[in-house]
Amino acid sequence: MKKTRNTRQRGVILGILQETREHPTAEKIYQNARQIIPNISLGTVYRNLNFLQNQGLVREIHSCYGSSTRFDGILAPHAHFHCVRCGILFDIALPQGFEQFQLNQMDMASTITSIDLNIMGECAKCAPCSSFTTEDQGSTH
Amino acid sequence: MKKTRNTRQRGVILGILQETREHPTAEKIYQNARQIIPNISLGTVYRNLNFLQNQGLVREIHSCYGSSTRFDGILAPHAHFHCVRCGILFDIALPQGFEQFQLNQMDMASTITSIDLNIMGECAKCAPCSSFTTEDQGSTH
DNA sequence: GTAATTGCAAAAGATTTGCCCCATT
DNA sequence: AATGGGGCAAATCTTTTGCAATTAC
Repeated sequence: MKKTRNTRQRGVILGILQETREHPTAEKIYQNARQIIPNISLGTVYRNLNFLQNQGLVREIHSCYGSSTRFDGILAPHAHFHCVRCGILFDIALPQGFEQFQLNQMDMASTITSIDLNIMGECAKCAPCSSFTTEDQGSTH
Repeated sequence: MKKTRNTRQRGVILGILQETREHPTAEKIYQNARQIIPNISLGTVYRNLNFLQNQGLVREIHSCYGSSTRFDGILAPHAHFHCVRCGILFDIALPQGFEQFQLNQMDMASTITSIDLNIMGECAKCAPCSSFTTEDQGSTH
């Protein structure tokens, strides 16, 4: 196997993901990284996100809300809540007895790489005003 | 609100999704639909998938494997297993006590629209040969 | 010095949209 | 007849990739 190098770009990208709980998109990570390495390129961000994912240091979060993949650098197991109105995405605890569930799936799979649990709904902030904005999810906060 | 029409295209697309458990992509649905309506367009498929999703008749499934969204026309609650090698995607039962978990989340959200539980791993077919294909997920079956 | 990694720009996919015509109601 | 929806093609958006230059080891 080929050896990897510790580039500044890679370190900065991983750092950004480990220090936030905002689950940024590649574009957002790029914007943050540019404040530290002004001429970093978006391609480098994507390449490193894929690399870090293969190393198991980072994981992808997919959602019906928004068309970009979001990333998570917090490795402790947890689930995600997605607000279908404002798009906010935050961490929630896994349900109790989840390890048991994982065990039960072992007859269908020999290896479980990861478990993604995503709850979609309206967050506490968006719920009260939801009856007024029927057409578009045009809420901002 | 504006009234909707029952077009042949819409019916065929919904029918395809309700009769399969293969969770096809938009492209795949398009191919299937063309066997019934030869000149249906891909744009129409996408437009109707969005429409049917808004109606709650269909839902999206996202995965780290593959770059296209896949769709599910089976409304009964269930989870999904994704094979990280061959990309196969199949239904699995939700863990016991999941309703309880849902209730526990109600303080973070006033409404839960949907729950997506995705298990990633190697399926029974792919597991034995996994040690031979290390670089690329080039398995087919 | 060597090869992994970067920046840049072009390419590749996936999905959406504008426009005009057709078909459902 | 009115207008929602379809077909087609162009546009948009996200992500990947080729290549020459750079940099970590």
